[in-house]
Amino acid sequence: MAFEKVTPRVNFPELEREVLEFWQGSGAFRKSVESRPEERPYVFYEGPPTANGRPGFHHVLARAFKDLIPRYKTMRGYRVERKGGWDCHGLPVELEVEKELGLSGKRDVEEYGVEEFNRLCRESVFRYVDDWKRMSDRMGFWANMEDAYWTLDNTYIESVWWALKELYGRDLLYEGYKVTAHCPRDQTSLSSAEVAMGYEDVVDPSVYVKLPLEDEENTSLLVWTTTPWTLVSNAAVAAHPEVEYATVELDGERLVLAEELLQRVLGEGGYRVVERRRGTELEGLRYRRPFDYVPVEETENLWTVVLGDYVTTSEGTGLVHTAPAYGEDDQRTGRRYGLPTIHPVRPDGTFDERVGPFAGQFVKEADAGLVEELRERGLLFRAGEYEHAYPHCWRCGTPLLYYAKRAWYARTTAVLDELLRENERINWLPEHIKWGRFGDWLRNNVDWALSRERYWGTPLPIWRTASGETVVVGSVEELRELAIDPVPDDLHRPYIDRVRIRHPETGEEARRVPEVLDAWFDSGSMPFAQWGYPHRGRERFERQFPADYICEAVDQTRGWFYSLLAVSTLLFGRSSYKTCLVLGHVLDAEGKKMSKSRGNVVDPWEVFENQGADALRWALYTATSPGNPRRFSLEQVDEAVRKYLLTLWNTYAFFVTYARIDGFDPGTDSVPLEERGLLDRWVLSELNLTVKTVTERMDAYDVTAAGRALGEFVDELSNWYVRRSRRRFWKSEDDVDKRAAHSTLYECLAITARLTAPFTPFVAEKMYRNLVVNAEPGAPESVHLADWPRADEALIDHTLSGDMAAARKAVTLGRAARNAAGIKTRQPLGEVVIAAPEEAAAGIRRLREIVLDELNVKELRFGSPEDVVSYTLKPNLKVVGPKYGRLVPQIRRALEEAGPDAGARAAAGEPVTLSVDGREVTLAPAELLVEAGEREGYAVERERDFAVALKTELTPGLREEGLVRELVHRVQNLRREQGLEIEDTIAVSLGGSERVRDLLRGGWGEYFRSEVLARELVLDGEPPDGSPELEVEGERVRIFLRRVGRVGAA
RNA sequence: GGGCCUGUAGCUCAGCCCGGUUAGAGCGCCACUCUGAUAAAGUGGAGGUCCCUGGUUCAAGUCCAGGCAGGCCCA
Repeated sequence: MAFEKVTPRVNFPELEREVLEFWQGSGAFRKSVESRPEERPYVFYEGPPTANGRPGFHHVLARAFKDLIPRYKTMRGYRVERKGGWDCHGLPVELEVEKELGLSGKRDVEEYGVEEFNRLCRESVFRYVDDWKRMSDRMGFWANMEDAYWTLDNTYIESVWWALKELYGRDLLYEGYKVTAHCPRDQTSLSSAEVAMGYEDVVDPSVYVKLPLEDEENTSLLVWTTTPWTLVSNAAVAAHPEVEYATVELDGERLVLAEELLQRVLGEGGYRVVERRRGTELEGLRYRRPFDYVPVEETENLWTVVLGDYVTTSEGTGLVHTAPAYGEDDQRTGRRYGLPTIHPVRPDGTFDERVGPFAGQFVKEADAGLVEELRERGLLFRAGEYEHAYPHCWRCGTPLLYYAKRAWYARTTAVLDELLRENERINWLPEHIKWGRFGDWLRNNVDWALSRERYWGTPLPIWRTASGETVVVGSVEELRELAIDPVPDDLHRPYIDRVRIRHPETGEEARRVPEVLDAWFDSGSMPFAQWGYPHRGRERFERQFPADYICEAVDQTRGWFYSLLAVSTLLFGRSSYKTCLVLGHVLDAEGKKMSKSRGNVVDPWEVFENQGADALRWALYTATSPGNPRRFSLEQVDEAVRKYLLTLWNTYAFFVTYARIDGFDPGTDSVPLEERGLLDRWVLSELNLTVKTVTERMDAYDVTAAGRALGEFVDELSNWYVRRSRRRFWKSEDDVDKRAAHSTLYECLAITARLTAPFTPFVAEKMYRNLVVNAEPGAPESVHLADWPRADEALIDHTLSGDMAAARKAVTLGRAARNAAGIKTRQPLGEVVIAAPEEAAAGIRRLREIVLDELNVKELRFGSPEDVVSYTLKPNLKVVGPKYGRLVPQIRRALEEAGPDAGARAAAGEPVTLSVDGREVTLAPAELLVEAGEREGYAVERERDFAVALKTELTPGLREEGLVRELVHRVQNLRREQGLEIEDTIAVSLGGSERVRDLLRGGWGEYFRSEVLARELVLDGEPPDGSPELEVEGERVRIFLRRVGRVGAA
């Protein structure tokens, strides 16, 4: 057995491609799933993307987080199946195809032909599937894409049909009115996105209308509207429950309106307030409707004051004319109060025959006539003009009408309590989503409008007879039984529209309603529909429901997060997911949203090819918390490479280099723990603490903290453990100490490879296969088949970890002191004095060798702060001057001479007593200025109660040693310049400075030879011409060296 | 207009839940040091009205209220 050679000059993208090949060839993903017991499932649901667009950077972000947790859970021993999925239906798909065909609107589509149109829609959702697969593969996103679900499959549609039939059977599916933005020219509804595309400033009538109260003489509600034509359909007047309303007397009549709007509506003076009432007190007041063209069956609350939170006092009168057919708020209010939907407008925007003189007129053109009629009847208070932004059809420019249409609803409000209860049980990350954005949305829940008057979608399985009887079909089987016409192979429109059925009881012929289903209901049905449940896949559904984990970006709050929760609560009474990790959006380095139009998008492929997927993943996990909006820049990825991946890789390469030289075999050469050194035990303690922290954080889905903890360990391992242990690896004897170092570093790397596997799966795989698969018979072939490490509590030594922290603190301060004193580290010093709290001092004492070596100092002793710091005392002249007058100069002198004790006392805030001019003078702290300074002959650095002082005196002996060490350093540089390998031995010929040659002839020769691996050392001859001449600490030397052999070679 | 989030060094972020020493880290910049695993590492320096205003408190980056700016979702 031998470890494969590892180059420190690693090319991560290339490494990743190799690993990808290995995964492919070995079926690593499949094995990682199947090697875990079926009885221990951990369930992840893939929120299906639509593949009619190329995957972008934000998809990489989502997939990075989607992938991480399943990989981790797999290593924890769970079976994580990860069925992929694709969202195939919906308006965006249709609009894309419309655009390609140059069509505009439903009329165009129907002329073009629904059959061909839908064929193109179907085609388009497969268009970029390969791109998605390639991107997912390349970034190490593991999911079962071969067996993915497609929302357009018949089996999927059939499941959704079953769900709709269930709802219908439980009275949770009904037909009602829905207010939509309607284009009267195209005679079609527009989506909210389309509405947003067409706002224009227009001038509309601004009309204040009096609605006389039935039970209060000569008193009218004053309402305001910019759409007089909707007054024909008035059903109520809405007031805000908390707003204060005034009844005023003006020109002999009484008007009711919001008090704070009196001035704006009525102007200065001329009126008198006679009564004030809260909105709640107005509720139920009856008034006379403005127009009675349309006959209405009277209901309890019709033409009364109703309450609505949405009423504002920012404009109008604070009393809102309410016509449920023509406004969303109105419609909601109407439903709450059981108001009828008065709807005398035809799809082309003209009044129907009921509106007598205005029948056939376009409603907006009827405004003037209607206002005139109000004036004649004395109901008009004032009429003017109003300029505001109003939506127009983005295709034809016609002003849109908000307009009620028949629509199919899921009665989500019936399960509102359950929705709230289930929301409480979901582990939302970040937590504020639960009762913030998502909770608010739930609390304001309205029934879910499910139908869409479109073409490419799951067709509603609803059939209607001429007499209005409804049949909802729950499966293809059932449809076949009822069908009059043959059932098509493709369940989509237009084929399904041709199937007539017979009503199972009356035998009456029925036709399908024309609508298709909101695509959100498709995706919300994936927990069961992905298996074709309940017609098939029952077992799998039961095992894979609910999901333990889902993860999408925050824009899914009202999208998939809601549709998933709503569908499963309606059907099963419970949430279909337990933990939901919500990702923030990706912004560019300037904090602007990444978008194609801004041209600031990052191409993931460039990152994959330049820095690699591991680096990108690491940056995404550790740069900021997943829920935060993320300012992303390529520098973050560079940093991930430099700080994490290369540090880890170089540590790994270092280990393998020496393990190969020494033929270290972890199976046979492992050193028992008792025989390991302090440093070994320390790093093993840190390793196990890290295992604990990372495990804990991962269990809490705190990915960022987990990654950062791991990053810190890798830094400690490389920059403290390996740096401090380097000599142990390259020394020539193969003793227990060396093998202990090998064993320890091996263990750290083998475990780190597992810890980093979910984060950076590629480099983890590469390391693991070389370190573990090569060395441990029976080890699984992939790190992703390995078990997650368990922390070994016995190896955690809190005392030792604390000791090392103290020692490193002392080293930090000592180095700072050296820097401040301008004495380079290579120059040895005689003594370091450390003042530290008891516990830290004890730790440093135990690790004194490390401190001495790091600081390059001969002796270490401990002292109190006064030993290393001196305080200078001065009188505070402002206070002392007036008090002691001419004694001041003597006090000053006495303070200078007072000695360290007095300084220390004063520093501790105690008074100082002096003998001045034969009498005792006691100076209070306020009378003293205490200045801390360095003690003579020491370089001191302090932090709080921790101080380190280096004795700066250089004895001849120390100078000699400094000189020799400098010489060694220079020779090492020469070796490197001459391209020698680490293990090459050399011959050295040195001329010049007699002093240097004397030192090497004496006691320093041996040290010098072993440091630079000199087998021969010639000090008497002159080096050949052209040998470099150097100046070392003021001594001129000429040095010649040549390679003579290799360490270990005979 | 409403809801939610964010605002701390030139940049990316900790710290805020639970108030308490001199507000930290990484990157970048400057100086020095160290180095035969490293694309590194170390020390110091420059760099902070902790978005603003007010309040609570002995004490506020942290709690409360009101603003401002950015982001997202919705109207």
